[in-house]
Amino acid sequence: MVTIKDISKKCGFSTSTISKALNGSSEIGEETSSLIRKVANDMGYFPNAAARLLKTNRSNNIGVLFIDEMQSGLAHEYFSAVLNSLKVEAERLGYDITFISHNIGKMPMSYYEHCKYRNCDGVVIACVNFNDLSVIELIQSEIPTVTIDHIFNDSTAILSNNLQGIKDLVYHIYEYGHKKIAFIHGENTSVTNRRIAGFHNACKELDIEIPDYYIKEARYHDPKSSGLATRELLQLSVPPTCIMYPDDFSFIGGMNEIEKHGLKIPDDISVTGYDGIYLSQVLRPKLTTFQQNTEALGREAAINIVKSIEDKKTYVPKQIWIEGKMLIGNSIKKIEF
Amino acid sequence: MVTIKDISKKCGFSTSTISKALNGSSEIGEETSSLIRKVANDMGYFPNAAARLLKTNRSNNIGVLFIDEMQSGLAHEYFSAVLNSLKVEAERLGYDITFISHNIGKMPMSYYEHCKYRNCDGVVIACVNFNDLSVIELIQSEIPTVTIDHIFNDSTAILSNNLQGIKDLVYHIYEYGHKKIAFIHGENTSVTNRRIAGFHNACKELDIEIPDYYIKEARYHDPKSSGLATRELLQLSVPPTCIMYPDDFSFIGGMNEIEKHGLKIPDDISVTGYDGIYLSQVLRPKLTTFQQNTEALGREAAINIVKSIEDKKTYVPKQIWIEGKMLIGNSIKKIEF
DNA sequence: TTGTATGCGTTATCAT
DNA sequence: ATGATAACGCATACAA
Repeated sequence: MVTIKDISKKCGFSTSTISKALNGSSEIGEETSSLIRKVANDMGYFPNAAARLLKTNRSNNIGVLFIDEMQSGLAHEYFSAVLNSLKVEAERLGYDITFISHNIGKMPMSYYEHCKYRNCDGVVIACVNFNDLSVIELIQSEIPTVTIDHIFNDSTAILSNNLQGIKDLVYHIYEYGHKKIAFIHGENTSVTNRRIAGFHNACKELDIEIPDYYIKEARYHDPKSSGLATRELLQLSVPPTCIMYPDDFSFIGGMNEIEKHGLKIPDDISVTGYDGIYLSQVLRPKLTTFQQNTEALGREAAINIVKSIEDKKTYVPKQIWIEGKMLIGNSIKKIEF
Repeated sequence: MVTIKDISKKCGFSTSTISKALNGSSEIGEETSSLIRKVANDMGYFPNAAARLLKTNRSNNIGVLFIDEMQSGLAHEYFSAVLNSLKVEAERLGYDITFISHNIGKMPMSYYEHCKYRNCDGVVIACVNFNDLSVIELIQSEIPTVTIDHIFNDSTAILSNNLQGIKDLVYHIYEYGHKKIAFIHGENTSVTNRRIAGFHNACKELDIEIPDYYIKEARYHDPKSSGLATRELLQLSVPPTCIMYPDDFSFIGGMNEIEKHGLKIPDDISVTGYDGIYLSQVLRPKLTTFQQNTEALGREAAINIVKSIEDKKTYVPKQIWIEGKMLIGNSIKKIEF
């Protein structure tokens, strides 16, 4: 391994001069500076992140909390897309990414301890149980945090505009002539709550009455439970003309159930998804859905965690809402009024 | 931050005694040792990975090369499942995971340089263009490497048994009475080559003749190209009775095309996928496919990279084949001989 | 069994 | 503009 010392020997300047030159200090003359840079380059020098960290207390490393309970994490296209965007942007800003977890080896650690152990400059928290005490400890610590899709006091939150997304969908469905709209939503999370609120808001604004039994709970990313809810809806004496699913993937369960009833989408029943994942756009009929802007979510998370690290004194936590967009497919039938 | 020095002050022993006690050295007496551990615990001490690394030259950090060209990486359920398993096992073994890439900040780095910069003890290479010179440089370096689904000299490879997988599928299809079997395969990679070999091997063993025009090339994870290939196959004067797809996801394209022709699966035409992802098991009819053991792939990758790190002297690179298993669905029709 | 001293590679402070 | 020196937190060779 070639160190700053080796360069020092090679070109006669002291290690401190080398260090300064390599870090672009204005103290060093232009000629020496460029000479040193040239030599360093020729020798294949690369700074040792650990040594630098020891002095500067900056690791240029961002921790990512991404807990894969019930495989809905990395396997979930929405989250993996966000993660990917986060990674790309963080790298562009000069930061690496390390996964944070409990239990490294035999040592049980809290998330906070793991972050300290790895000297993470900041942490992005996504796809976890936000009620976990260990998560709360981390958020309340001195380490800068950014959360995705969940609001905490004193922590910046990047939020997909779920309220607007559902409203857009309902308005769109309404424009196609539907008033008997059923809504299958996911399990109880703040995201779900916002979506439910969005649904009711839109219905109220449009002045359409939705009976309680048109609202069903299922689980995200779980076609089975959405299939079950679909069956119940189809068996009603006055079934809905359009069913909204918790997400594109769980719609698959509804699709199977609808087919089993001998019905056809969208002729006999209309449907919508949520997320706008790749799958939704290759199914036929193409799914009408609301696409979350995963690229922006990841990017903003990266930008803001870096900002809060580098401007620690002046940075003020905030909420950043990321808008999505409608993807119009062929899963909704136009009904005459 | 509480350091070894603070503990030293607190309980009167020197820093070296503290260090030894905390690392479980047998030099230190049991009473002092347990006292020190207790104090350390009370004070909330955690070792500083960077400082330790500087002394020991061991980071307990594994680099992961996981390049998301054309979004078939993290968004691809197969790879993300492997990555997740890798992460879980690595953590169990006491290692963290850091993504490796080109270009951290403004600094352009080769993969190798990035690894050195972060002091990675070893690197797992998956889902990359294995012909990339920068990848080859990394493999040939002194850093231990493990590759997934690709064989390099002097590097351990974890390999999903693609040859056997395709053979199992063909045998299964044959048992259901099919002899006119079409095979849509992915783009030219070593994985694809093995699968094609497996296909031809099985056909030869079963003594069935497959015309060249039953073999089509498409792209992995791309329903469109598989849909196109499907169309061509269906337009043949003697179309196949069964179509094998490159992977479960790209089958969606075939499914649409088949439907468009007014055909029904499996009554009019049989199909198989590959991978055994979640999606394949929630579609109706359930897809008959070959499931790769992503859990084992990731786990073995972790186990072996750690072994090659910790037994650097004695470890011998090897190839480890991971078997998968048939998932029997309802996408193949039984044909009378 | 415990303590002292040194150095890992880097940066920061203070001289020169 | 450049250099000497100390310090970051830890582990280890060696001394006691």
